[in-house]
Amino acid sequence: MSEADLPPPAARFTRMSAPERRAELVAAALACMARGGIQDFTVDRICAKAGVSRGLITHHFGSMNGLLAAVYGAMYSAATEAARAPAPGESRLSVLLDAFFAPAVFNRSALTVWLTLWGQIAVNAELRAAHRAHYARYLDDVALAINEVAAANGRVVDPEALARTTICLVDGLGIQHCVDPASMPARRAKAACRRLLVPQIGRF
Amino acid sequence: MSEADLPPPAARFTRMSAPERRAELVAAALACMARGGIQDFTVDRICAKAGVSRGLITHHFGSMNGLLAAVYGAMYSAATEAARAPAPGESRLSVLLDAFFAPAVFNRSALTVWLTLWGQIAVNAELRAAHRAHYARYLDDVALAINEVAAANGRVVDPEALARTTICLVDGLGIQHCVDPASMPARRAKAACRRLLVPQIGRF
DNA sequence: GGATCAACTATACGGTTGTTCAACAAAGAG
DNA sequence: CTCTTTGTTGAACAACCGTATAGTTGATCC
Repeated sequence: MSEADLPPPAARFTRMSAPERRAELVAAALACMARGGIQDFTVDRICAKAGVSRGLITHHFGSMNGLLAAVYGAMYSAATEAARAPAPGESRLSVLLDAFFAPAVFNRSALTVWLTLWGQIAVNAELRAAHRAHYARYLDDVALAINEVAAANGRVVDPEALARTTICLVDGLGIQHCVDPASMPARRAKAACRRLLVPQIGRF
Repeated sequence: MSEADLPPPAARFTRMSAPERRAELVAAALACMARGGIQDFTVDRICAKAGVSRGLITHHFGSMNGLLAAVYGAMYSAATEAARAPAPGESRLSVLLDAFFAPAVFNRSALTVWLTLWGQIAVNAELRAAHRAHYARYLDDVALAINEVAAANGRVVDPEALARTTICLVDGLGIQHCVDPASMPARRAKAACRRLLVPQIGRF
C-alpha cells in the first residue's frame, strides 16, 4: 500500500544511450530552427522542445556550436539519402533530380533550415570547412551523373562546371520555394533544372 | 588662458540631419552584418561601429526590426542601381547581367548580408511581405529584358518563368561565391547565366 | 537672447543568452 | 550487495540582449 500512495513514478527523466539522445536533440534543434531560424536555435528552446534539462546539450555536444555542426550533418545525410538506386534504364541524373525535389527535402521547413545553415556557414569558419568537404563529394556525384548522360548522348561538356551550375540553380530554387512556396512548386523547380541541363547534355 | 587650459573641445557628439544619421547607421549595420551575420546585428555592435550611443537606433528606426527593414531596402537599392543605361545596340539583358556580377554587388561581404537577410525573410513575416513586393518588380524587369532578346531572335518563350529561373540561378551562384569565392568567380557565374539563357532565347 | 525643438547621450530595466558545476539517479560489473 | 560509470538534473553565473526614459546639447527661429 505504501507503494501505491507514493506519487506516480513519473520517471523524473528517461535514460537513453548517448547516440539516441543526440539524435533526439538534433531533431528538436531542427524543429526549432525550421520554425524560427537561428533566433530559435537556443539552449532554452531546444531543451524545452526535447523535454530535457538545459545541461544536456553541453554534455552531449560540448557547446551549441557542436550541436550546430551535428544539425548540419543531419541535414546533409537526409539530403543524400533521399536518392534511391536507379531503376534499370533510368539515368542516375534523373534519380538525383527526383531526390532534390522530393517532398521530404523540398519543403519550406527543411529549406528554412538550409537557409539558416548557409547564413551560419558564411560566418562560421569551422562550419564552412565542414561544408566544403561535404560539397566536394556532392559535386562529384552530380558531375558523374551528368557525364553519364552526356556521354550516352555523345555530347562534350565540362561535367564539373555544369554540375556546379546545376547545384547553384537547385539552391536558388530552394530559396525561392522557401520565401514563396506557391511561386516555385517542386514540379516547376525540377522542370527549370531540366531546361538548364537538356540543351547541354541532351535528353535523359 | 582659461580657455586654453580646458580639455580639447572633443565635440561630445556630432549632430546630423535625420536622413544622414540613418544612412550612417544603416552603413554600420551592413558592416556588422557582413562580418558576423545576424549574430553581429546587435545594438551594441552597430552603435559602437557608428560611434554613437545606444539610444539612437530606437530614436531613428523605432526598433531593431525597423533597422533591419532599412538594411534590406538599402541592399535592394544598391543592387538595382548597379544597372546602368544600355549603350546603343546593347541589350538590356546584357546590362542586367553585368549588374548582377559587378564587383560592388557580387562580393563576399555583400553576399553574406544577402544570405543573412534571406534567413530573416524566411522567418520574419513582415520582412517577407516587403521582399515579395520588391521581388515582383525585380522579376518584371528581368522578364522584360529576356523578352526583348527572345523577340529580337524570333524565339518563343515564357519570359516570366525563364526570368524566375534566372534569378534563382543568380541567387544560387551568389551563395556559392559567398561560401567559396575561388570556386565561383564573377566571370564564371556570368558565363553560367548565359549558358542557361542562350539556348532558350538566342545570343545577346 | 530667450524659447523651442530635434538630435543625442547615458543609464537602467527585465529578460535571455551559453556555459559551468555539484549533486543525483540508473544501469552494469564484479 | 557494493562500486563504478555515465546519463541527467537544476541552479548559478556573468555577459549580453532590445527597449524605455530622463536629461543634455546644439541649432533655429522670432
